[in-house]
Amino acid sequence: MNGIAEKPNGSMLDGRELFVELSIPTVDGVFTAGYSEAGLCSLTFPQAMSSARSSADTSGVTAPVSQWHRLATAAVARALAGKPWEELPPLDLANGTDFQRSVWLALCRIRCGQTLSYGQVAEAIGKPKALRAVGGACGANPIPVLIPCHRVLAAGRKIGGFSSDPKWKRLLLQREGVQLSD
DNA sequence: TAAGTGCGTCGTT
DNA sequence: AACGACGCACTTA
Repeated sequence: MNGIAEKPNGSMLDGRELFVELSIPTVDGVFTAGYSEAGLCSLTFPQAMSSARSSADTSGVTAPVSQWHRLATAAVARALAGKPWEELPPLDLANGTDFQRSVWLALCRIRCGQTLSYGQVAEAIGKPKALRAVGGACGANPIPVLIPCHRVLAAGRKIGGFSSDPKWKRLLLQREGVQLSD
C-alpha cells in the first residue's frame, strides 16, 4: 500500500504537494505513516483488515522522507514499549487550526509516564475555560502515539475518550506504567 | 456510593 | 445553530 495516495483529510493532491504513505510494522500490528514535503503529517493505527504487506519499502521516495521514516519507525517502536524516544522527524501540522496546533504542541511536552487532565491542558495553553474544546483538538490529532494525546485523562484520572479504539489508549498508558482510576 | 441530569464554556463544522 | 475525547453541581436510588 506504499506510494502516492490521497491525504487523510480527503483533499486531493494538487500536483505540487508531496504525500506518501509508508507502513510501520510493529509488535502490535502495521501502522501507516503519511509524509508531506514538510515532514510526518499522519499516523494511523493498524487496520482491522490488515494488509498482507508488511515491509516498509522506502525505495522510490526522496532521501528526507526515508530518513524521516527511519526516525518515525524507531519512535513508534519505543512508544509501544512505553519508553521515551530519542528523536522525531519534523511534524507537518499545517492541516490544523491555530488552536489545534497549540494543543498538539502542549501534548508534545507531556513526558512519558506523565499525564494531564483536559483542564490542565487548557490551562497550559492559556485558555482555562476551553477544556472541552481541548477534547475536540485531541480527537483531531493527526499523529496519535507520537503526539501523545493518550496522556490526557479526564478529571479524577479516569480514562476519558479516544477517537480510535480506546483499547489503544489503555494499552499505551499501561505500557508507560500509568495507573487509571477505572 | 453509583448513576443520571443539567448546564457553562468554546472551538469547529 | 448544533455538537463534542470536559467538569461540576445536584438529584435520585
